[in-house]
Amino acid sequence: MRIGELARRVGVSTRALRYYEQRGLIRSRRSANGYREYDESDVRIVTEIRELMSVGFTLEDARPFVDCLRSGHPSGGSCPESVAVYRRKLAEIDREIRDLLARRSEVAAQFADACPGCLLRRGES
Amino acid sequence: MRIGELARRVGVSTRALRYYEQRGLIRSRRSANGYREYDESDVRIVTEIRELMSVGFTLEDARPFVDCLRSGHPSGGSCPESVAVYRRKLAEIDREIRDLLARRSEVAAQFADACPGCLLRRGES
DNA sequence: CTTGACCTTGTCACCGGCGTCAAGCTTTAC
DNA sequence: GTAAAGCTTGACGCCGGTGACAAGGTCAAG
Ligand SMILES: [Zn+2]
Ligand SMILES: [Zn+2]
Ligand SMILES: [Zn+2]
Ligand SMILES: [Zn+2]
Repeated sequence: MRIGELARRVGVSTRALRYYEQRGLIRSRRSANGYREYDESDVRIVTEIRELMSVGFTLEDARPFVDCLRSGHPSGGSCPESVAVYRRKLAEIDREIRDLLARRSEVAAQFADACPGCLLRRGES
Repeated sequence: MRIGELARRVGVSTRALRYYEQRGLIRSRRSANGYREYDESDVRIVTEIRELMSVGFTLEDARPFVDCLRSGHPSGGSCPESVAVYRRKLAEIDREIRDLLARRSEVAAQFADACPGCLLRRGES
């Protein structure tokens, strides 16, 4: 199939697909007229990329998952490199949550300090 | 004082100070040779900006705090506009925390799905 | 033949908060 | 005198993932 069909089937822009190719995440054959040509396995790969990105993975994070799928494994997350990314990502998210909680209490403290009573009495200026 | 001294006293780069001025957050008089000239109230203002940024506020978020200080109030967070920013920011942080928690569980679920057992047995591939 | 859908490469723009040159002036210290 | 700081404006780069052009080539339907 060509780029437009792949884009429609996965629900992604053609611009995104060309970008993924430029970054080396997907590949394409070229037909005689220069058009990119894809097959079913590419649908699977791009779907995997989008799933990962939808939960906050970057394109680089997705690379080992793509490699895993290409090497014939049924799941992109079963190779050790993918597992390492999962673990790193979970740790990253945990750290971000901790940071946000800390920032939240700092903001609340500054707020209480600058305007005592405002946190409780919502209507006051 | 000149820009270098202000920068040293607050612990910020001269580049940052010029940027704040460009964005309209701080002002400066110019001496005969064209150098920027600041006074003590600017130390307070820039300190306030940095405190806010250190807990995740953007420069725009800091603007009402600066205005509040300039209007003579002892605390930058006591004017209604600042209070509104505090409330908006707390809500924003809360939303981000909720999003992260949701993403965390999605990632954990994908992980468990792709490689059952990996979450528990840390040494396994 | 023409229109229109689809494809190609290439480039600029975005967002925030600066870092980091560049090229030149002023002032200070020795 | 001269070298080292310190000051000025201006402009590019970064980071990620595209959106939105521009200026064309290709192909099927009417
Ligand atoms: Zn694998
Ligand atoms: Zn109040
Ligand atoms: Zn005020
Ligand atoms: Zn495993």
